[in-house]
Amino acid sequence: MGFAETFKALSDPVRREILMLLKEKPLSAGEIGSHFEMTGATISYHLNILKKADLVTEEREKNFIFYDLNVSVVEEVMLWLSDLRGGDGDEKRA
Amino acid sequence: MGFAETFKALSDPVRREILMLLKEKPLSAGEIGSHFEMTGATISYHLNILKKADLVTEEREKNFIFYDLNVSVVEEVMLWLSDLRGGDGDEKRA
DNA sequence: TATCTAATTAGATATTTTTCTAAATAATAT
DNA sequence: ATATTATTTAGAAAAATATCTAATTAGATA
Repeated sequence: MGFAETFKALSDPVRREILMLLKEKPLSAGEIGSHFEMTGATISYHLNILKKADLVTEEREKNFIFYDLNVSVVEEVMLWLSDLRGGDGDEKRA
Repeated sequence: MGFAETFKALSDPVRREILMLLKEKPLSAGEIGSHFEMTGATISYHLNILKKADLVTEEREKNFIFYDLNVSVVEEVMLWLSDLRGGDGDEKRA
């Protein structure tokens, strides 16, 4: 699945903010866009990058496309960082 | 300290590999460079980005500059991800 | 079917990033 | 003081990224 894509996706502030919005609940592309001073096209571009990185899932409902955070990939990134940091990821009980 | 800089620094594969090398032990700029097919100048550029993101520390010793991983910033990134993921970061015991 | 709304795709541009070569610093050793 | 070694800085070129406007697609509804 590739950490390169995932970290790349996380490296942009707009995309991190989108993820934080999705933390609360799934939102349509339009709802997401309304939080930013950007065109829908640009939001779509960012959503696509998040989707490719598997950080979000999309689901069609009527005329809308709802995006949702994919927690499992977030956890995979945490594991990578945990490995970098060394130890067993549960240092406080070592 | 700024997550933007930190995530940006983590978004490059060369820089992530450098961090993984430093996980083992501090290394000089030259030793780091010898792991890559790049000029020392380019390695220096990457080290500078990691330094600005506070992901590595540097220490002079004789004619060498040794770089070391700064674990605490890695942990801060993990906390950000933990927040994104929701819950208390210790889900398995919830 | 025609039209409306939500969202994406295409193409262009500006900015940022990565990399190089060459020159400059810093510290050590002769 | 000079030369040597390790590393960084400066400046330039190539590649990737983020953004826009305009056009297109997908689905829903009249």
